[in-house]
Amino acid sequence: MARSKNLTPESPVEPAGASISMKALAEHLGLSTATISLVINRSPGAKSIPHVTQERIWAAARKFKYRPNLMARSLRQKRSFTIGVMVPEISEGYSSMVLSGVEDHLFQEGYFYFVVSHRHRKDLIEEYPHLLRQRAAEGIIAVDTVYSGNCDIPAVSISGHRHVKGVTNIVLDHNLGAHLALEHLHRLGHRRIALIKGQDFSSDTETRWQAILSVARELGVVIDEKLTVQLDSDSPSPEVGHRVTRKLLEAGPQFTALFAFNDISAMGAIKALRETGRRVPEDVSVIGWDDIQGAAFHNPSLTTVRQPLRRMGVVAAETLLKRIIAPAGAEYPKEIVLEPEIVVRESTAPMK
Amino acid sequence: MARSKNLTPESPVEPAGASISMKALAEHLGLSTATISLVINRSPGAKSIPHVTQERIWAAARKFKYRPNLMARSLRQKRSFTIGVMVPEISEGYSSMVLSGVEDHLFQEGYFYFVVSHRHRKDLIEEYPHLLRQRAAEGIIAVDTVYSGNCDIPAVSISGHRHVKGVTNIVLDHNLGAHLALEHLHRLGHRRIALIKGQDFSSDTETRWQAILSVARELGVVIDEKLTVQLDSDSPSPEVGHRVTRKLLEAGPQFTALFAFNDISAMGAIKALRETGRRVPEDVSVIGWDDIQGAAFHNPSLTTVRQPLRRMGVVAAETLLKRIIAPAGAEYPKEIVLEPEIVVRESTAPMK
DNA sequence: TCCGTCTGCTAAATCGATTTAGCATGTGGA
DNA sequence: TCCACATGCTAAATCGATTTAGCAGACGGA
Repeated sequence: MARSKNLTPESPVEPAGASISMKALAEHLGLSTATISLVINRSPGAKSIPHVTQERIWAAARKFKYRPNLMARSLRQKRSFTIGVMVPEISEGYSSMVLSGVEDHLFQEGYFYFVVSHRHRKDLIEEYPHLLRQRAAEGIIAVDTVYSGNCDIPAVSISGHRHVKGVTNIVLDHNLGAHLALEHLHRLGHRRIALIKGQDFSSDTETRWQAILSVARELGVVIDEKLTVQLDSDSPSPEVGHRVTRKLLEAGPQFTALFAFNDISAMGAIKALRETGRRVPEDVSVIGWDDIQGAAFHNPSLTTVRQPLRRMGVVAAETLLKRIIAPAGAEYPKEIVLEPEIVVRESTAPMK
Repeated sequence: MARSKNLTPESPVEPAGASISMKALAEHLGLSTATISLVINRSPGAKSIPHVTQERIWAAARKFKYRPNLMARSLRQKRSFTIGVMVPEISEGYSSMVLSGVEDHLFQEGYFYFVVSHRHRKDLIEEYPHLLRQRAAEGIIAVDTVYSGNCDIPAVSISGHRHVKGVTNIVLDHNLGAHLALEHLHRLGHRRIALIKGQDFSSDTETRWQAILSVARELGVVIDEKLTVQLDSDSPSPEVGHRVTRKLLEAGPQFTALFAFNDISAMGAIKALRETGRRVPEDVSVIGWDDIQGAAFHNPSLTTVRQPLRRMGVVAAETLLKRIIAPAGAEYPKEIVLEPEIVVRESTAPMK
């Protein structure tokens, strides 16, 4: 290695990280930016540009690592290839699973996305759609959020459960889920079933509750108000389920099975049951909902109603992109229903 | 309520969702866009605009719900108030906890962020920084990713563990973590300690391993190669830890404690231990690393080395924003070290 | 020779803001 | 009376692309 040589850097210096502009590229080539643009974008107008010129342009673009400024392009074309995703809280398993599916599809289609989390704050839920639109988001996916659709860009809501103009709802078939769970418990012989209802702010709570009541009636299972407790804190920890289950146990009513609002609260409930000397599933069967990562490796592993969260994310993204490229005023699906499945593991067993 | 009145909407009609442009606002007011801009942005130049005019402008802006087009503004000002965050996989607890911290701080400062996940694909790790810059990201946070810094915008790496020009590293004090864990086991009387090493692609693996070796030497704990296994799949499930622990158990060497690479693999390990008739912690103590959501509610609850993941996210965002507003070429921190703490729960106990 | 057509490209408008230099008009002081 | 200065605004350039209309020259045919 000729060390001295390196003291005088060879010119022309490689372009620094800072990307060159199209104008500079045009000057370098002795062409106009119009020509460059036509070629780079393979527009129909480039048909009349001879092959040699096109090659010159591509070569120079490669040499200078030309990358079009997407802000400028978006400004002109009114397409940003960006969407916004609203979630309650990004660190929750629910949101991040859905996001993972959303990502998968958007990535394939060349879109990027902003994530905003509103932490159930009403003002943010109202404001974020506008902020996203200001930043040129072409559409919005609202996850587990009651979205009012007060912004006129295409929107898809996951578990939104409200029919709002301009919004496509992606929902789980809660009736089927409730059916799978209650029938499973019923077949195992359970009749006195305790229930943990979701937090009021969760958009799934009411729908699922109604589904459970309806299915219970169908199966002849009695829903006893004394066997019902409700999650009451927006903490994402099993602690909430633990606390309400303790309260339930202290109140004293007997039950042989517990149907929790989600896996997190089921885990809290199991802890509470064990602390008070009840074995799961020997004394009490517990069933959750969601099938989060940890469900299979919990001890005992959780029987649960699996939501296809990733799939819901993919479907949401697909639907949104379709709506974005559709002509304004086109028809769009109002609701897309996905089916849950039951995953039977160790936390449920036949009643003794 | 005079119902008939509503049949004829009052004019002028309220502006539809589509936001009005500054030009339209200017025309409406009989002013130039320059004036509007000065007032809306409270620029120094607005000093010479009388109060009444300013009020007229604000009133009209409110009435028409004027929102500046941020793409246009960014193009001109070369500030986008957007950063990019690279993660291996968004649905992992690690990334999403860090993201939550990042979000917290960015939100306060009015920044938005793009999330991209590379799933350990080399080409994407190379390409994403450029794509983010094309979309005007002003900086990059790379989470648990070996970032090569080949893009000249400010970058902060969380657990990057490589000194790269232009990149600030946020790292955990792995020596302290290893010390806390091994000393805890040592004090409980454990001498034969099995280890689960991380996947090769994880940027923490090597650093932590070296820390463990060094601390073990210090404490006089012998690291036996036969007691060491390594995670070998990029699945985020405890299954990987389960599998390698089974392999370890089948190979037959005796041990009384196991130090897992993370909580996920610790859970898998516990399952494997239980399946082969060993009780945790009575027969084998298990300690994890991370303190993820489920750790406290696992059965038995996990003793673990807690990483302040959220905090790391906050610090990363703070550092990045500081660097963004600093003059070009300014000094910047090369490394910021955060301290873990040990959380003692049920999965470790004195050696029998 | 002249017209029409094709080829190969460019000028200029545009997207929606910001920002600088400077133009009228009025007012006060010398 | 006239200059200087403040007041209240605006014109125009600019950011970096896209896109439309159309120009200049070559070439072929009548």
